[in-house]
Amino acid sequence: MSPLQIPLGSGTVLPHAESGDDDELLEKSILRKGPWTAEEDEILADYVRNNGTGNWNAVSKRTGLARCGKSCRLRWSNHLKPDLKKGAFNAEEQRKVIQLHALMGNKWAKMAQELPGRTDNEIKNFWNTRTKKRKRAGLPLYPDDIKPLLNIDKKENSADDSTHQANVSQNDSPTILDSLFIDYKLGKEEHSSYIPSILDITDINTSEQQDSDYKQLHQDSDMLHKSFNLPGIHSAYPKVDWAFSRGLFLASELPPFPSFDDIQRDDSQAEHYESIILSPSTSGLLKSVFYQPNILEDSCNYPFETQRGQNPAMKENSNQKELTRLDSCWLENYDKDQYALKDTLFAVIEPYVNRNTSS
DNA sequence: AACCGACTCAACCGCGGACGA
DNA sequence: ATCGTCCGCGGTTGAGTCGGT
Repeated sequence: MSPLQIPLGSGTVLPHAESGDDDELLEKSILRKGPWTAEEDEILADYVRNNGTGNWNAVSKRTGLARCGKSCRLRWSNHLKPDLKKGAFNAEEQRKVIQLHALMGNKWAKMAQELPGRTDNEIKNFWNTRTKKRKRAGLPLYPDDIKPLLNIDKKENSADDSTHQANVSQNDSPTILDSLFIDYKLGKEEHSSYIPSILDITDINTSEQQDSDYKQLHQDSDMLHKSFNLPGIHSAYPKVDWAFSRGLFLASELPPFPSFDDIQRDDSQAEHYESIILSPSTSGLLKSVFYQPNILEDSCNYPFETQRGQNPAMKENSNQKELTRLDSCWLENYDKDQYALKDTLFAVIEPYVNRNTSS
């Protein structure tokens, strides 16, 4: 333990340890640590009311509050900021956290953006507590209907594997779906929302390249969020996110995608698929995928027939009612749809890709 | 009442990115 | 290009509380 590391207690004071830019300040500044008092809260709140947030290191200089900038920022953002919710997470919030964790891993700050009034710290504490409990009880981290989006097929949803979700995105080799999206080439003339950076991504051989591609995709998806006014939740997964945006766009232009009755699939999943498979966004996405000649060369030779022997891609929008129903269904299953999208694409694309590559 | 372990949650720490000099 | 500072993030700690014995 260094001479500066004094065991902490309520109101412990320590020499200024962070800025080091002001000797005078350092000489006379003795910074408190530990729990905040009501008086300190009032000083900080008053400061923010008058000066706004930011420049936290100035707080102690301007107010005489014996707290470092970091401590002030934390106290403000976790306790004093208006509109913060207090108390236990309700059922809806709990479920949201679980869903978000399945999507993002330990991205507490990002998760907090999706849960108004909740802080990253609260969410982190909730998740860690929950994880402990479920481990102890021998329960899986995620309920059956929530799958971690990344590594669906590779890692088990096991109770003793609490950390892998946060670390998988950088290390895993690309899946067929990843490759599909990375190689996804849109026709410039036909698609007004053509995105050059996606079009140009073809090399996924190095993780460094892939990281850089992801960064670019992320930027693209941010742009699309603005264009399509989609919720920020998608930002965690740029490819799916982008696909959704794209799908939503195309869904307004194209007839609904056919039912997947005749797609090879696990029967136990049938109900799950049935409820989401024809949602407009997925529909549009799949349509856009299937009609890309660069991916599937014989786009005219439509690969699937429906149970009724029709090709609904050729139907007019006569089933507008059904589309509307599916729209509401999709909204209800909004989050589930995101996980299902990847499953769906695997289910649809893989047999077809296999068929083409083996012939 | 006293003890003790489990639990919660506020707060701290170290690190890395952004930015300006 | 380098350095220093600020800020935000995720991981960790530990004081206080609760519940069981």
